[in-house]
Amino acid sequence: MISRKPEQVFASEARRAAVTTDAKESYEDRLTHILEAATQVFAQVGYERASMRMVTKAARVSLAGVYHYVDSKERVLFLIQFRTFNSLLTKVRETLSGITDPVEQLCVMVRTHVNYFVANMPALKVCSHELDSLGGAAYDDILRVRREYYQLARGVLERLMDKLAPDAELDMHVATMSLFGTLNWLYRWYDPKRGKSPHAVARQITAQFMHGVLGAGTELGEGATGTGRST
Amino acid sequence: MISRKPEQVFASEARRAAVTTDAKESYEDRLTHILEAATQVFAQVGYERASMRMVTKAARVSLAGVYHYVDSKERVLFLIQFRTFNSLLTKVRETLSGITDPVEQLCVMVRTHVNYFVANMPALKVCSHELDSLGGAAYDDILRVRREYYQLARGVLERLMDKLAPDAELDMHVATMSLFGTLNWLYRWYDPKRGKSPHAVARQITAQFMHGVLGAGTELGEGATGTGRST
DNA sequence: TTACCGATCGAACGTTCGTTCGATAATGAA
DNA sequence: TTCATTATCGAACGAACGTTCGATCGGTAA
Repeated sequence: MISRKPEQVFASEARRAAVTTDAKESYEDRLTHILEAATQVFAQVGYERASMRMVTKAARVSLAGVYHYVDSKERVLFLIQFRTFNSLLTKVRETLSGITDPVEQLCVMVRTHVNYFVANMPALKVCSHELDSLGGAAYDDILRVRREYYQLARGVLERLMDKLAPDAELDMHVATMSLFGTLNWLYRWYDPKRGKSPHAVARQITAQFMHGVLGAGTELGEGATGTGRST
Repeated sequence: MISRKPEQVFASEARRAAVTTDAKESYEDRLTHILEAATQVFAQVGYERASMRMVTKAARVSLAGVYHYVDSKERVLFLIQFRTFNSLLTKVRETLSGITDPVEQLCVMVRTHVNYFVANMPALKVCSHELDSLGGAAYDDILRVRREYYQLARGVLERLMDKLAPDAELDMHVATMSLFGTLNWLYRWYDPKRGKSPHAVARQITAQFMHGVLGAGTELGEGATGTGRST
């Protein structure tokens, strides 16, 4: 079941783009259109439950027509996740670029993520829920992007702690993953049309996390550690 | 694809248990054995990707033999989730029963959940990851148990805020779901054999969450709710 | 026009799936 | 023992799946 193609990530896209200049737009747009339809289907019923026939109906293209743009169902999922993760990572990096204060960085990072979530809910649901649906080289390619995002968030957190609570003995991995847990679980319960505004949700998540790590850092870091094992 | 049987939850189990007293043990044990094998398979490859043939191989029972104990693949998933959620809910309620201090309640609740997770990782992964794989009446039955767990956690949180930060203007739903996000995301990254001890992880999650809601409650609750973050 | 090439399609192929059927072996009561 | 019930199994069925094939359509360069 696991794919094992060693192809470069952008091989097909680069090859296509080099051929013509007029048909390129049309081809890319058509592929994007199919991927957007697939994103809706994957988000609604899940990747495994979704069939290529459902995708063709959503994209209003014939079954064989879809295979003119992608080799396999797995590649559709790969392209969705690759584009979404890279787009999110780029956008967060952009908004973070001019900011030096770690506190402000954390605020902006969470706010940007929540805003991106609200603007691309189906895509981010597919990214959060289908993390193990890819295998082989495709999984590794996605993992590389995910690791970049992890390092970005962890870096912000570490600078925050260095500045405001340098003596804290907090496990940075646990802290980072608890934030990702909150953010990646959003698709299960947060409906921007029914609940609070994205801004308000981002603000509360940020406030909770910031006071959380700072407060826990001083509690767990100052005195002697009790029963649990630590350094 | 969605099941629509209106049967009572324990119908088959109650019927079986009333027939004999000797064969009941054997029958129940055999069913549990099959469910445990299915739990491993579902956790490893996912519910949709998993086939009944994989389950039969893991349980070392023939294909038709499994259908002597369950009507369908969907019922297997239902039984796994129903038993796991009820077992977790019961255990948390038990450990919480004698405690009145909300701070202590939160500590015990998180610690019990993490301990249960470590002791039943495949089962809790199936519960966290396959929440939408059931449909119809089965989904509603599970949803009822999940709501009980939600209310239990939210009640602890509300009593905590009432006691320590009664003036806070924190959205309780967002706060509760952020905790569930952290807990339900554990299966993605926490490996008790490699990382910190369950006790240490539970302690840090508890500390972060408690300082988070208390700190954010005072920050967001005192002054007028403006646009940016104040204080 | 002609010749070509990418885009699109209906139809089919081989596989795997969940589930069922009929028969056989094991079990316990009489 | 005999008999009825339960447990187990090999084999098969029909449906749905991902994917492929060969033909046709439509636009473009010469």
